[in-house]
Amino acid sequence: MVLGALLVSGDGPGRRVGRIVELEAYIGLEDMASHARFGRTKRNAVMFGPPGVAYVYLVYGMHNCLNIVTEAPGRPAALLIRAVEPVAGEAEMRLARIRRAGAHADYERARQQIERLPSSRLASGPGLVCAAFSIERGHDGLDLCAGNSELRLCDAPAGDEPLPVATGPRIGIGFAPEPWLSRPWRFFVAGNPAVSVPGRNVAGHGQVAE
DNA sequence: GCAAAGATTTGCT
DNA sequence: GCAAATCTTTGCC
Repeated sequence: MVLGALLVSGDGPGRRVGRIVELEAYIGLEDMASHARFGRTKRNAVMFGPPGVAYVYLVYGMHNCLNIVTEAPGRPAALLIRAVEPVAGEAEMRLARIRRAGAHADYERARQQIERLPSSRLASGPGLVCAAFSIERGHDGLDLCAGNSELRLCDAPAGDEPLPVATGPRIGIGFAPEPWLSRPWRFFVAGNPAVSVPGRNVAGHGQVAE
């Protein structure tokens, strides 16, 4: 179970930790919404490799997205991390967001805007997760399960309450034909404020999953 | 070798 | 609610 797991970046004072509260699954060559739909290419090569590895790519020419490879080698599948709820290192996340925004837009304006953000909005979108955790394409292929990785995953602490998991159709894949367009392969913690896409973060239209 | 579109975010009308 | 920003990857000539 990856939903509820912790994403950890760095060590010591600059350590950033977030709980994964929103995910999307992209599974197999036949999933017409997945980057794997064209077969193995230079970009998606790590999706065809061993599980537990990071797949990082650039979308729309400006935003990075983080995925976790999930299936055995030869079967391309990954989970897109769409949103994370900050647990530790909020200040560092804000700095990372400001650094990244400053490179593209007016620095002072971006700084003030990000300073005002509630912590639940620091990583509430696939591009924002990477901005807050300083994830770039150089992290493509990184082993997320190795304890000494710069970026790694940890299981949710034992004893935590079970999360109210809801499902729905994936976001931003309007180019894909049915049935892929409507597959309920988006998983999120119902009602959690860090979930992206305001208005679609409540249970009701989808079923409660495992 | 060139044209088109994309697993997004933000700001303005 | 709509369009811009921005550049890599894919697809076709």
